[in-house]
Amino acid sequence: MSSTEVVTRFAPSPTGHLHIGGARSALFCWAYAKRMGGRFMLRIEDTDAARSSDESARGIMEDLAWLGIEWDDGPRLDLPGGRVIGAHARDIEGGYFQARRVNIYNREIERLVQSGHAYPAFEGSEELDAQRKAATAAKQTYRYPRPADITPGVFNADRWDRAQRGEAHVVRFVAPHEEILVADRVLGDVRIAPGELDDFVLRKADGFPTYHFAVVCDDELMGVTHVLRAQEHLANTPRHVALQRALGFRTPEYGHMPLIFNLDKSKMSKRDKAKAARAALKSALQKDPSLSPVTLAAGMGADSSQVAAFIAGENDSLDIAARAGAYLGITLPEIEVADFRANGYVPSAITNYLALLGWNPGVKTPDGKDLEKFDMPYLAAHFSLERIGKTNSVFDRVKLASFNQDALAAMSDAEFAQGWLAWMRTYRPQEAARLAGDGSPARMERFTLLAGAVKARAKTYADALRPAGFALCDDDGYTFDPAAVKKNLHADDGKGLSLLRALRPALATLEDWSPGPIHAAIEAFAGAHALPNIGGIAQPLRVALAGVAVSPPLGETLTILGKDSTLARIDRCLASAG
RNA sequence: GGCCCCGUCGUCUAGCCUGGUCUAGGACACCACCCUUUCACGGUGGGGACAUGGGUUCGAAUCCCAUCGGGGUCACCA
Repeated sequence: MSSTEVVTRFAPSPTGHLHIGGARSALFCWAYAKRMGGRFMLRIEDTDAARSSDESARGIMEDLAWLGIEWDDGPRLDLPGGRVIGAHARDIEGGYFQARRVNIYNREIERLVQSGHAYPAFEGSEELDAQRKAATAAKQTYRYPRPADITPGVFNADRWDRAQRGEAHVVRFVAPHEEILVADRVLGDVRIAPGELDDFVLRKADGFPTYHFAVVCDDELMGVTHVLRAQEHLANTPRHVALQRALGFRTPEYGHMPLIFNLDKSKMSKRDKAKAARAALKSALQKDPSLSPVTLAAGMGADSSQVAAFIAGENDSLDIAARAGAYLGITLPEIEVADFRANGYVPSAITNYLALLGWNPGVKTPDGKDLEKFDMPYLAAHFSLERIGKTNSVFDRVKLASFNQDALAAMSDAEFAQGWLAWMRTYRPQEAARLAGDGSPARMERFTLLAGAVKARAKTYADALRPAGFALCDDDGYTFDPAAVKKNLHADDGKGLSLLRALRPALATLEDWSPGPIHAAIEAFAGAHALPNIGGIAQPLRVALAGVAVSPPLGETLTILGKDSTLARIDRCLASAG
């Protein structure tokens, strides 16, 4: 590694799935490193022993990999298909999981204590909470009061001995009394006045470092040159700068990115899913008085007392929220990358949209429009700190959906069919089996035709199931929409119905059962019956085949159904509506 | 409340640094029309913003100040 090489890092704490905001941070860090010809690092900040888990760390890495955000340095990840990420990571003492680096932090802590820049403190957290509460009640800003026996720059042997003898303690920083300037690459110079910092904790009673301390040590020891993170960390940065000075470390370049919010300006959080599910549950109960939490729980396959508690707002169980969403047929708001993936978004649309949330290439297309559509290589080649905005932004799912729709539309029919099927096999196995069966060439040919017919009508893979509905039910497994029947079959003295009856033999005798000939046959039929256009027969046919007057073009629809199903459905419709 | 950050269409933004070319451009959404066998796709057009008030200047979305508004942060979470 040369001394000028840029090193950025994304450092999630493994306490859940990868949040969409975290994905944006990772994307910007990745893009900047690539742009500068440097390295992008992934570090796992698992110093909160109670909340961290290895499954979560693995999940976050898989989500990053799925998005195409690959790290040069960090844990090794082996993916199905032989893909490996982090295979050429730099070998760093202690590795990339903070929990396994505790001896390193302890070494640095001791150095700080010996030089009089840190000291053990013995107050319990209840005691401090009480002090904080009292200060808040008195409308005072609480700052930890430095004990009288602490002198900056002087080693306190007394306290160190007590700590060494095993007395419960934390280690606190001797915060400097001076102005601290952070030269932020996004926000410009940010200053905080002397005395704003108090003696914050560096090492917790359980022996793990706090976030502040671990971050400062790791960024130095791992050679991080640029710290790009969300603006919520801005207020922490002076602490980090002060610590770096006390430890004799470099100060990396900082850049704080704007925050991402919901449409209602609230912070995007996984609790939003619980909120949406709860609202849906409540409105279901209100609309249908025969329902109760018990019957709902039964339908959801969940414990009724838990469901009742969930509705009452006593818990925000993600499991119950997911079950409620599935049971009531509503889509919960996507918050985590895994949610978008499950709902059928593609990585290229997500990363493109995310890149535009807080950054802009500032380039016009030849026809004078802002350049908005670009891929990962473009980002890697053009990303710049200067063009990161300062203002917080609202996450607009509707625009993301539009990007996703465009991404799907840009695929060839074969590509779309492949992606759609892969998604379906994971998230909708029943539908996958129904539409593609064993994946034999004959089945795939028909499936690809369906995929092509549905592609322009879908915003996501999940959404593509909607226009494919006619192919997902049995020939007698759908109902005829009364309004559609009335309008297209019964109106005008049953004209639609008699046309449909007359069409049947024409279709039954059609030899070449493929889109072109089928469409030609229907057109010929319309001409022979003096219809102004084929709508007069097309709409009744649609009602017969799908139950509603909406379907993809008829040539495709009939081909996908096959001749036998088509005739069976017409017969059933004639019998039912005639 | 203290400290810090931010303020262009409903939303994401271009323009701001280097005042005039801005009767403020684009995208998503919305509306209308066209295309069309339906639903979509596509095409054309439309409504829609410089938070407010003061300065500076011949001239301010662009520079300065104030006000108002929004956000972040004040843990032995990260």
